[in-house]
Amino acid sequence: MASLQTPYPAPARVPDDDAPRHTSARERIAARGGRVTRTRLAVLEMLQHGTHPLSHDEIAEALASAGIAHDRVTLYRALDWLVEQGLARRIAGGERAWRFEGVRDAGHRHAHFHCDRCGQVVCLEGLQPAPATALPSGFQVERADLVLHGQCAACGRRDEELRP
Amino acid sequence: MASLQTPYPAPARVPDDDAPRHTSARERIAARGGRVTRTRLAVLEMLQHGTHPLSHDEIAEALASAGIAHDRVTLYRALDWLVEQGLARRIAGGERAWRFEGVRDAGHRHAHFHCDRCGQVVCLEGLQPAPATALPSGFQVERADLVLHGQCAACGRRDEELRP
DNA sequence: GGGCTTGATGCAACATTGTAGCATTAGGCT
DNA sequence: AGCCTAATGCTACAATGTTGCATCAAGCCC
Ligand SMILES: [Mn+2]
Ligand SMILES: [Mn+2]
Ligand SMILES: [Zn+2]
Ligand SMILES: [Zn+2]
Repeated sequence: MASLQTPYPAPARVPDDDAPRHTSARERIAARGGRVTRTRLAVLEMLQHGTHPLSHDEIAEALASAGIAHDRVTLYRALDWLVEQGLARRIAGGERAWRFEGVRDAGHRHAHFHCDRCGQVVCLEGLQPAPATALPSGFQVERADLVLHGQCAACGRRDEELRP
Repeated sequence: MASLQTPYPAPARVPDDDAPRHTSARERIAARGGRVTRTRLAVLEMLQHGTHPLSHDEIAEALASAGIAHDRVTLYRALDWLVEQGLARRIAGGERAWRFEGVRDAGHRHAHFHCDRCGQVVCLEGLQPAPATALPSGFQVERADLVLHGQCAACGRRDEELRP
């Protein structure tokens, strides 16, 4: 499956009230009235420290590598719960599988880039999804999902190396 | 399954060179060197006349209603072929299933609105997906998919009727 | 620390969406 | 009308996610 590296470094982030740097995954889970289980804990820590959205499959693989026993269904349910609680966000990359990223600032939204070559999804922190202008009357917009598709920098470099 | 009505009328469209109004589905298929089969023909006609993107399932249902015998797999392949040929476009509505719409103008792109209540996807002809500004170097953007999520006008009205 | 309660897990079975292989059919051409 | 082969129909399979239910263990009270 896909590796867990990100092809470009994420920019520095400003800590916010919702999730100050020193609030541990354990505390954030407990604060929502959820039980701190090994799967939830490991997944939330992974998402908090991750720089790009991860698929269920990638997370499962990482858990396995870390020697954390887990069940497919439990992982689905843990991810659902994290999203419900606002601790994670679900991203549709244009494939059939969802991807998940940790939520630092509940108010902060950003666009994503999906590489159609390698399947990586990277966060475009600087790019806000367009606001809901010129919408037919009666429509209420909850959120905007903007996904750019194309070729990532890593795939571009790989191309150049192959034909110099 | 979902009905085939659209909750708001599509604006008038200007015919273009790629697909002048008088070019029949039959002619467009043949022009690409494809064989004109009943499934391709019916699907392309449906997409050309439709005002919002349809899922495989909705198309299958419409074919069945029209008494056009078809196979699940054949329909998948017909849709793939139409997309390859530039006659249809695939839209990720944020669910697991793709949706398809006819392509009138190959150059024209627009955003979509996905109603999280009823699942309908409607075209926002006036809203262009944001261009690729402020992208990390080395990234090449092919296209932008912008999907607004929220509640459509029909669902809003239904709400008001229930609690007046 | 020991027991209770119930939220969370693990497992099996199922649903949906889409693909692959391959024999058969039928579209278009002569 | 007959031929060639693109397209179909069928079966089997893969990937992703969901549901039901018995069992386990996290957190709480003592
Ligand atoms: Mn992101
Ligand atoms: Mn559209
Ligand atoms: Zn790439
Ligand atoms: Zn709706």
